[in-house]
Amino acid sequence: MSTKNKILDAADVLFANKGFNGTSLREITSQANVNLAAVNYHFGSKKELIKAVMSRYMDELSPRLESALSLICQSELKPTLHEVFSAFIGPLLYLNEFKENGTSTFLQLLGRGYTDSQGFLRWFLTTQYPDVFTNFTKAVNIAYPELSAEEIFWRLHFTMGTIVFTMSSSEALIDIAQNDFNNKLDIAGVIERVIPYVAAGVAAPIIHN
Amino acid sequence: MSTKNKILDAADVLFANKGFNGTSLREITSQANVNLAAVNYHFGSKKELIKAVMSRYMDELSPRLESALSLICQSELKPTLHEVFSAFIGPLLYLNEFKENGTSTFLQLLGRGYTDSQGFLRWFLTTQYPDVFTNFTKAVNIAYPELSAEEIFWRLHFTMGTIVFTMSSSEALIDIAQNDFNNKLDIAGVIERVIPYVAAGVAAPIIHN
DNA sequence: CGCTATTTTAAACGCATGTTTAAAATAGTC
DNA sequence: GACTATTTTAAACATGCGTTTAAAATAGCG
Repeated sequence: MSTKNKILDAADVLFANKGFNGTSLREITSQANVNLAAVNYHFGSKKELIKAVMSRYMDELSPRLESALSLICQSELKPTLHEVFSAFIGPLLYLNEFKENGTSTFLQLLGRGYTDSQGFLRWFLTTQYPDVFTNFTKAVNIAYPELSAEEIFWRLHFTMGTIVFTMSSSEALIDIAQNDFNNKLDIAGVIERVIPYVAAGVAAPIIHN
Repeated sequence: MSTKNKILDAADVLFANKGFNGTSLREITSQANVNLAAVNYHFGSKKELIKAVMSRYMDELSPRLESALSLICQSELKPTLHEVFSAFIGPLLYLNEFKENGTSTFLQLLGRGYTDSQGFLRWFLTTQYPDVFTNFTKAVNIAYPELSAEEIFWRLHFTMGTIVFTMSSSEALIDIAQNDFNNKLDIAGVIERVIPYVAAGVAAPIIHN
């Protein structure tokens, strides 16, 4: 395996578990059995490495997500919100084929990126992959047209928060749940549980003041 | 104002904006116009300072939250989930009386604590303030008794995620919303919008496989 | 005032970080 | 096989961190 890929593989596990700020280049390179200077040689800087780690996932996810959502938008019959959110399941779980524990690792990274490093990753995602957001908004608008643009905005961000935050601490939560409830669970099980939650949240009736 | 309070005031703003790992003692002490060594003299270590910052809020919030929730639990008629979640509004907004921008700062800190520093803050909160969690679970159980303990567990953590994550980026979101929708909004407005969302999420029908 | 206890201060310590350097090793090509 | 380009390596660099030290300043009190 190439040095570049060894670095990427070591980096995304460590970034997911300990955050971007919380992971040093020395940890990454020693985990990858690679010289410290290799990161700066191959990627230029730590910041560029972070972008590369995220791009590897986004480049797999983004086209699959877009086609799943546009399929829903072009459908004859009006989709339910539950169907809109379920459109995420396939593309997200595909990341597990692409890389071991790819789904949970990616979602953890997403959670890290929103809080770590002053939101520079949010800027990166919204500027590099804007279609994901607009397609998503469009699909929700078809499923629930009574919702104003502003209300969609807020509820989509609530949803992002739920997903991203849950996944960024999913390992700890799965551990607790297995201890307390004797119930085997994996990341797909968590996704199955969170979808009804966010679908109901977005579908909540509008309160007028 | 005492040196100790100057440090606490500077620390919680900086911690909220840049995270615990992302804020150095030198930033805090220079913002507070205080000598660098004062942190270690008055608090012992950076970790103890973090605990002190959180305790200042939790000691105000926790008793108010407990009494609001136990009031709901002891009521004659069965509360709705919306009422359960609304019980948080008063105690949370009270933090604004206690300290300028107290509500959003505290919620941002909460969000930081869940992702920063390997979850030591979650340990701190659950061990130091366990009643908040058990009272909350009890209230939800009364409002929606069909929900199993495990499902309550998951949905409460989804809710925590929604709230905490939204608030940790609330300032950026409020800015965007005001630009895009010409709608004046503050932290109370965000809370008003998120309550129906999480209430509907927790109230979602149970899917049986 | 004079003494003690508390607080503040400037400086340094040891350590970890991201990055750069320049030499060594390897791969690729004619 | 010799020459070049690429990659790897060990070492050092500059910087920032949390913490500690010991002296100076201040406050409290009989």
